[in-house]
Formats: sequence, C-alpha cells, structure tokens
Amino acid sequence: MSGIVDLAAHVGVSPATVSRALRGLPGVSDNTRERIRLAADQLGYVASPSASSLPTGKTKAIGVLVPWISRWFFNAVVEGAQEVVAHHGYDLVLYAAGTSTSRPRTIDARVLSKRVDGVLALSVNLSHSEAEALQASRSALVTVGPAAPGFSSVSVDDVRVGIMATQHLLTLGHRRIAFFGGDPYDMFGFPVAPDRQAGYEKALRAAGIEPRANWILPAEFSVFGGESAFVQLWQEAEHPTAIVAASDEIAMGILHMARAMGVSVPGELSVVGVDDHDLSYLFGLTTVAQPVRHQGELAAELLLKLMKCGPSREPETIQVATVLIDRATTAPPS
Amino acid sequence: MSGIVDLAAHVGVSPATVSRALRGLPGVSDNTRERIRLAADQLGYVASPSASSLPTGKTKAIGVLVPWISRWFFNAVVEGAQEVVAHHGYDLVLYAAGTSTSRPRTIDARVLSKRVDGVLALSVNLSHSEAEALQASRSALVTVGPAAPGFSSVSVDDVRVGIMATQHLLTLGHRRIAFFGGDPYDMFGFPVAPDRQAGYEKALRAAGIEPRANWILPAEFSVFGGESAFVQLWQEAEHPTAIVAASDEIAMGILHMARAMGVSVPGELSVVGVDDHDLSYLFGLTTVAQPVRHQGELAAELLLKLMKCGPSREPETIQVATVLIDRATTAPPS
DNA sequence: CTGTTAGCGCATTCAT
DNA sequence: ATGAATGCGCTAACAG
Repeated sequence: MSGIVDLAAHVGVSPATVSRALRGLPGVSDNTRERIRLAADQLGYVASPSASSLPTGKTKAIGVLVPWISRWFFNAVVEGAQEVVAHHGYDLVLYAAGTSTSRPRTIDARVLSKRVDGVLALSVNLSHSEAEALQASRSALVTVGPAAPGFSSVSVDDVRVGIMATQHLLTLGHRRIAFFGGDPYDMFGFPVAPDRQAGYEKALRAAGIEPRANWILPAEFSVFGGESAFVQLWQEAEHPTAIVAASDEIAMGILHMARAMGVSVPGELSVVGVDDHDLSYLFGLTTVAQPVRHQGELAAELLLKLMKCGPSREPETIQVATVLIDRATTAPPS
Repeated sequence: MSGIVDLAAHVGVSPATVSRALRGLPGVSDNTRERIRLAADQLGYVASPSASSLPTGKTKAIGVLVPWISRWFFNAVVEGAQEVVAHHGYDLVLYAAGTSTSRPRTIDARVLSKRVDGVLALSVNLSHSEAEALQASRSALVTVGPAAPGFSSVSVDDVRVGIMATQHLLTLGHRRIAFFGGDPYDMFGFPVAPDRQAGYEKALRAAGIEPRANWILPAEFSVFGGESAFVQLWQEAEHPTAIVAASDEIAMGILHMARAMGVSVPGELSVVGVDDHDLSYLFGLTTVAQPVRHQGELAAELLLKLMKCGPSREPETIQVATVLIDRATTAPPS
C-alpha cells in the first residue's frame, strides 16, 4: 500500500534517496541508509516490481520453458535452477511449453521478453520462428538438453550416453541388444533420443554387430512408453538378451512388463536406463547417470552471466559428465 | 520494443483506442479494432505486463508456494493448477518456501502481493506473522492441503485417510499395525501427518486395539524416511504384521528395506501408502489414492474466483474424495 | 551526499 | 466511437 513517497516523507528525505538507499547504491550516508531501512520494514514497504521494471527494463524474473510440469527430469532441473536464481533475487516463472506435437499454448517470445529478463528452455524444441523471435527479442536464453543453434546450452553428450549404455552390455557379453527411445509422435526437433540411438548403433557397429531395425523401437519418455514397446518387442520372433532404454522411466516400464510376462531380469534380459531417476535405485536399475539438478544450476548460472554481460559473441556450450551406475538389472547373457 | 504509441501512430488512432481495442473492451468499432489487431501482430506489439500492471494493479500472475520443487505430489498439484491459470491468461511464479525448519528463503507477503494477484500455498505452514501479513495484504490465497485458518482450501480429509488405510488392514485381520509418518524435524504446523496418524489411532481404538507408542515412528516424507523408520522399527523386540505409511514414498522405502532385510511383503508384512504416486503401481503398492492433479485444478479455480469476486466473507473449504486402491502389498496376516 | 525533474508504457477518467 | 490529459510507483540524469 505505502509507496516510496510515503516512506520518503516519513523519513524526511526524497524518494530518490530512498530508492538509492534500499538498493544499496552508493551515494547515501550510512546513517541515512540505516534510518531508511528501518522505516522501510517498519512500514512494511517494499518496492513494486512492476513499477521499478518500467524505468529499468528489468523484471527480476526468469522464465522456464518445460515440456511437462510433472516429469521427474524437468523438476529436478528446475529445482537446481530455482535455487540459483532465487539466491540472486530472481523469481521463476513457469511455462508449460508442451512438445512440438502437443503444444497447449504457443510460447510467444514477445510476451516472454516483456515478462522476464532471461529464459531457460528445457528440452523444448523451439520452432524456427520461435527461435528467431527469441533471438530478435535479444533476451538471454540458455537451453538444457538439445542445444538450439546460436544459443548457449548445458547438456550431456547424448551420443556418448548411448555408447556407454550399450558398451556396458557389450562388455558383459551381450550381442543381441535392443533400443527403446524416441517419442513416435515427436520425432522432429527433440534430438536426445536420436542421439542416444546413434550412440547405441555406433557402439554396436564398433563391436561388429549390425543394428536390427525391428529391435529399435520408438517409445514415449514414460513408464507407459517402456511397457508398450516391450510388449511389442516380445512379439517378435527373436528376442534380444538386453535392452538399452533412453530413459529410466522407459526402463521401469520394461522392468514392470517383463515381470508381468514372466521374463526374468537380469536372468533372461538385461536392462539399462538413462538419468538415474530418484527412484531408480529402488528397482536396482543399472543406468547411465547424469547430474540433473546440477545441470539446472549450471544453466541458471550461465543465464545469469549472459544477462549481466550481454550475449557473448560465441554461445557457450557446457557438457556435463555422465557415469554408468552398475546395479542389478544387468548381467552376462545366459 | 515498439510501444503502444508507435502502434497507435502506425494505425492512425490514439493510444487509448489501441488499449481498448486490444483488450476487447467495448467502444471501438469492429473495423478499427480489426485494423489495430492486424497492425499489432504485424509489428509484434504486445502490451508490457509491468506497464499495464501499474495503472491496473493487476499482474496477471499467480504465485505458488511449495515446500520442495522436486517432489511428485507438489508437481502434480502445480501441473493441475498451471493448466487452469494458463487457460485464463495467468502466469505461474514458483516459490520454494521450504518447511518450517528448513526455509531457504522467508516468503515475504509484501513482495508477494506486489508480484502476483493471488497465491496458492501447497502444504506450506505459514508462520502466524506470515499468515497475518498475507491476510493484511488482502491478496487472494488458497491452500492445498492443511487449511490455514481464515483461508480457503482444497484438501482431503486426512483423518479419514488414516482411517481408510488402517481399516483396510484391520479388515484383512491385522491387529498389530504400525504407523510411519510425520517429519521429526517438522512437527509443528504441518498437520497432514498428525491427522493421518489420528485416523490410524482412531481406527485402531474402534477395533479395540490400543496404539503402541513404539510402533508409531516419525518419518520424513521420502523414500529415505521410510527406509530409516523401517530399520528402526525392526529393531524392536516385537514386529507388527502391517504398516500404514503416511505417503507412498515412505511406503516405497519400507518396501525396499524390507526386501533388503529379507522380510517378505505381503507374506510377513503388509504395507499401505497414501497418494497413489505415479509410480506406485509399479510396486504393486496398496494405497489410499487422492486426486492430486485435480486438487491443483480446483485450487486454481477457487483462487481465480476469489480474485474476481473479492474474498468472500466465509472462506470456502473443498474436500475431495479418496479411495483405497487394493494392490499387492497387503494380505491377511500369516 | 541529497533533492528536483522527467519520463518508463500503459490504462483511465473526461471530453468531444 | 475516439482523443487528450493525468497518474500508476519508481528510477535516472542532472543539479546543488
């Protein structure tokens, strides 16, 4: 309710001085500043973000674009990011962007750039026009996951992820390995699954094995996706001895359906996932772990830097390391 | 970049007309309105939220207070809420409030009320002063979960939840039933666990069984909480034949540790959780399900209504129904 | 070190 | 149906 002028009047100084004092700007005597601070929280004064964003052009908020709100991976990233930005006095505005196929609300770069000072795009495949608009609005943008051309990003090496998972199985002695991943309804612009698949194929070929098309199944990034794909796979005449799942959730679906269908893991079938989901250890799931929360933190820090220093000429690309966690869903083939 | 005056000039009308036209207000000829709309998205004009919030006092954003970003329950609620508010043109600002004991950042009602038009508080125990401040700032507030006195809320009947879970076990023939729940470090102000416990005790007594203090263990709302509590419980001289867990995550922890310790479920031990977590069916977990996403939707709708009609005299309290889902972790005692 | 002046971009009376 | 004037609450450039 009380504005800056009331406070100023109350203390007996000008609004300008109050503004400077409260924001820690130089040019205010320690004495005056203290008096103002005191009166401020005594009167419960706090500057209106809308009002200050007008002259400054800064909103002190950063936007986060996520395909789905309620998916473990994205939440973990958001959690990491939120911690960092909050620490710097920024608020987080959450936008559900949807995927390229099911997009609840088209993200408008213009409104976005008015509301926030920077945006974090998580595995969201911006359309070409959106990317351009974002680019043009010259608002800072960093992606987590697939890098958009021209933008800074934080990610893992997905090809390598595919290689690591497959290599582990190969080392165990498997020769008949399937791959689950890639949303059939979202084949375009969501390169994480294709890259992991590429790594899988690469590792296979390096071992002198030719990938079999009927053992490479599309699967939505969810438990259900893994279940469906497994059922389909098991209808094939020949069964593999191992499966690389593009995510832990897919792997969980495999595990669940395998048990239901009487396929023993890792006896008859080995399974390796990707992510190290919070609950994966409960399943004893072997997985290629990636530091999810940390990626959120890094992305937030990178974004904050970009916002401060202006977009550097060269977009920065950070890759974080992954590590295979060998648990109980993988074993030598019988 | 381009402001309302540029657009107005471009079209050859006054800024006032542009403002009215774009917001669908009456008093603009259809012809003029269409011309303005056309020019608007041709020039990529969109009103600055900060600027318009100044005269109107509305920010078109609603704030969500969550104890933890990355916990299934809260995300599911947020997902429901986001869908509803986005549909009404509102943005969602996410605040990690922490619990009463570990609060990363104290939520300032004053800054909150400047940034958002209303707030959704999820299981967050506002301190008395915070509640007062929120009250005073006269910003709309609805809670999900424990109702704060004087505020509208959406929740389940937690006492009944406790009764349902316990009753199920009782009906199965169990007489020796333990209860896990309630963060030991957050005993104050987070009434969901106590209420569920109360229901547990009530059901027990109704069956002529006196609750045993050493079978009621505090447990953080997480897998780890369930694991720790189970280890502790099993050190007791006497073991129960069943456990009521205050959440599915706690139950998962029990399941995991039981298996590790060679306790068969449901052979030697029955377990029932609460929530129906997305992954619970993978464990065959018997649970008292609550419509989590729906609560988010209801809360958002209630909040929107409050914001439109002004805080009604009587705070509205919505309770949603719960249902026991009987899966595979419960059986008659052996 | 502090006060004055002038906008920031829009919504809103009140005229016309 | 439209335009002109005024103000929202704050910051910034310039005085003093």
